[in-house]
Amino acid sequence: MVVGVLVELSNKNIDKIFDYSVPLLLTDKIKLGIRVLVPFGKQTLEGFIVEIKAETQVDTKSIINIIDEEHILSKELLTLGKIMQEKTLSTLISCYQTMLPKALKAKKGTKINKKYDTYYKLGSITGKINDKQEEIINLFKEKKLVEKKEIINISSSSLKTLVNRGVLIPELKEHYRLEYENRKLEQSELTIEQKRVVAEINDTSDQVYLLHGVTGSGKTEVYMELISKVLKEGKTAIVLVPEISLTPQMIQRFTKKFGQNIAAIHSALSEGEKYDEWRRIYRKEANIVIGARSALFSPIENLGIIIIDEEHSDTYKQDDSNPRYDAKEMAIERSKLNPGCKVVLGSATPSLESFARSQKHIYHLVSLPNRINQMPLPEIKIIDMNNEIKTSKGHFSNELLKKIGEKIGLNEQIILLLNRRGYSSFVSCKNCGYVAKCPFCDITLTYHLSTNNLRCHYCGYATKKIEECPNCQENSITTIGVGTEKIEEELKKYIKEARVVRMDFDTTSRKGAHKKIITAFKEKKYDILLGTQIVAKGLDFEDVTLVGVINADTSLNIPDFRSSETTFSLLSQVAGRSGRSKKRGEVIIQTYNPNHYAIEYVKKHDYIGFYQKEMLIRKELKYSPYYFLTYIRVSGKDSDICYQEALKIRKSLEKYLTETIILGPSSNSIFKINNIYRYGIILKYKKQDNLYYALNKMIEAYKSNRKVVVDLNFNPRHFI
DNA sequence: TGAGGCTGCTCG
DNA sequence: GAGCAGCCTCAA
Repeated sequence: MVVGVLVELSNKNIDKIFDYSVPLLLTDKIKLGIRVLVPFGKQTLEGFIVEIKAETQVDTKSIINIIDEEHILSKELLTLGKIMQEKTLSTLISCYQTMLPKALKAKKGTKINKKYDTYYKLGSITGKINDKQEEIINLFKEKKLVEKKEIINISSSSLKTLVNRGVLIPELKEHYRLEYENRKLEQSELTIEQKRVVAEINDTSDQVYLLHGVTGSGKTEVYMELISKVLKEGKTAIVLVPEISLTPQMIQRFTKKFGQNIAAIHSALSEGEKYDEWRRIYRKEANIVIGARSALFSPIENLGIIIIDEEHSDTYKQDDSNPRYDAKEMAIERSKLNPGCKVVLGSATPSLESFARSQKHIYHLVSLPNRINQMPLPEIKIIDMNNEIKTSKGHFSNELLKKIGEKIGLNEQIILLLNRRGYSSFVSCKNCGYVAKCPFCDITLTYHLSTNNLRCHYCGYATKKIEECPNCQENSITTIGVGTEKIEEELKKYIKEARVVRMDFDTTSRKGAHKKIITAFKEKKYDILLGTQIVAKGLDFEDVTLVGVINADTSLNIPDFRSSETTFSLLSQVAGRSGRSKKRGEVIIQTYNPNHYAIEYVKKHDYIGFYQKEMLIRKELKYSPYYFLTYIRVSGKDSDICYQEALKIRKSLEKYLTETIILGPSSNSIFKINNIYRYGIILKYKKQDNLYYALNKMIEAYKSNRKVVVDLNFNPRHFI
């Protein structure tokens, strides 16, 4: 017997299958998808069995041992990994590794263990039994297994004696770190619109559906209804949500409906907790998985439906490391491996790509155009900050401040969004224009009030706040831009009675902090929830009747062809937090660009209008969805060598890719990070033969280059 | 002439 | 990733 093994080293040079013979003793235990220990050169490595065959052409060594008794990668996931490899041109082993929790990966996972509780069962009662021992034995009258914790007032030595005599037999039972509340299940009645949508999806047999539902239209109920049906057929479900909206609220709603059948996987869990959740799914103790991007690869079988909520979110694309896969694309691939499995993409503001596909009937479009309870969408008021410069207080227009005061008086709540993407407060010299940057990353340093220092958001570098300009030696350093801390300070100054809670990266990075803030706000311990993008998605508070956007413009100004789309989407989403229950909501958006089309369409709640306008621009500028984009990144320690190699790549690609527009090489938006320089080449094409052939050749040519690293990103969300 | 560094290549 | 062979360079 010979097995093909993929060793756990993500390196293009060894990304192939190595054949090993199997010692006779182990032949019974060999299965596809288990891990084994193998000799590799002078090293001993972990690897996955991906092939089992009778013979091979090469001289083999023998595998040392097996690591798993049962497969940790099912046949389905082995196939899916291969598809991911073909689509991303990353290493096959890296594809498999992204599918597994860290606990199951070589090296990184060695410290993460299962947790056990000790239980005892009754053996044979022999010899003398004293009073204390009698007491213990009595515990077994009602049940067969007694947990060690339940045996109190007994010294551990007498317990030991009983075990030694065979009266008690210890038994280890695994326990999961996470517990779900055991609550009464609740049923909710669907509205007529929701029923219509559910029926349309259930009664047709398309593969991919796009559910376009305005904020507050009850998409989650639709998801749950679709899942109910799938569960009744004995099948399972995966629900993907953007990390940010994986709020405790969402999990609560699912547990209310489905009890403890759900497993949740997200970044707030420790590696141990993720491992436990993974095993619960593996053991079929959960039939619904809710999680961020990577939850798509849960070891769940017999999938009936995959739901991708907030499908426009860029968190579904892994842009920063290999494999740079698209979870939406992979979801569709996974559904193909499960007969009858549907994919439902849901959003109030679908990505242009998805909506365009629905217009071409590649995806089946279903719509929820109205809010539940017949609540109208909130009224949106745009405030032109150009007219407010003289009269505004800090970053607040008088109108916004007045409204906030009114709402607090009515005991209603407010969400304030600080649109900070791409910017934050930084220090600059008024005299010469000097801006403090990270010496390692070429990124503007951000000023933090609480610690009075300047920090790099990429590498963590921190330095004391400077007063004197290092460039011109003038004492004219000032803080520019605005952070949540600054806004909080202003709020306290202008509305003294306001109880403000901040929600941003700094206040939510500690474990459980996110949940705490949301719960406290829900219990009305605060009037104002102030935060960055994190407050825009998925939150549902009854008493929020005012949403204020401090600065709509920052995301409009970032150098990205999707900046209008992300702005439209962000503003629509955050506006949707207002007036979701019984009271009509209001929204105030402050901006210096009141006539920008993205903002005008937000005001009108007009997604279709925005879509049509933006599509014209994309067509004109030859961007997605009209053209496919691929980003090639060349990085290394020597800026000059990187540029020269990038030029070479461009020249050699020009020969093959005759129908492709090639841009660059140009310096990456993050030109330098941790002393590594980056150049980028952008490919634009509608249809290109030999694309994969040419790019594969390029990857091959650079796979053992020690000077530069070449990375490939198909359909990137960000050029990084 | 030998040390040290860089590159290309292999590992089953 | 680790290790090794082959080749180059540099200084004595």
